[in-house]
Amino acid sequence: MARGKIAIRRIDNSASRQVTFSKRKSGLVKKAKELAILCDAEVGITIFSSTGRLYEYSSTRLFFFPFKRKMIQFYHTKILLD
Amino acid sequence: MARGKIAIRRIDNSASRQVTFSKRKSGLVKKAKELAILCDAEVGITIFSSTGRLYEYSSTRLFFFPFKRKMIQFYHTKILLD
DNA sequence: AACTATTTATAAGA
DNA sequence: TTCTTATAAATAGTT
Repeated sequence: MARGKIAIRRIDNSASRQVTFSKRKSGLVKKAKELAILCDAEVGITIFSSTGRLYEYSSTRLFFFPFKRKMIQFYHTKILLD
Repeated sequence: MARGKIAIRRIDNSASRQVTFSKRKSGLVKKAKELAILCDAEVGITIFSSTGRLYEYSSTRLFFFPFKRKMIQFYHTKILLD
């Protein structure tokens, strides 16, 4: 986007990848909030970082709550199967 | 964004709301794909439109599959409780 | 479905 | 990590 165009592929440098993750995660959630308000929709976002940490956003607080435990289980099961 | 700034609040006009929903949903999913690739993360998005239609995106095909039925049930249960 | 004038997001740098 | 800013990208209104 700025100060130069980047290719959309995995960022090799770990520190850069972490910074970009933080910035773009914020941007994604902001867009989700706007979509929910503007269009009267319910929007949920679930992110597993490359370190396995779970981040969630939901335009309603309850949206993912009932599924969170199972999602985490599923994520780890899939990792084991990879 | 363009041709004028908008306030982030519900778009009253139904046709405009639908057009904006379509455009911004595409934009959100594009951003999610980029985040997943750039940062080696897993990203899932779940959207219920104002008409109750479910849209999903996941950077892995399996991500939401096990939860989809329950999410839909939960959504409708919540509507009934509103 | 396109176009394009603007706003917004963000890559790199500090 | 937080701020800046030049530039790429998204998009509101229009056609």
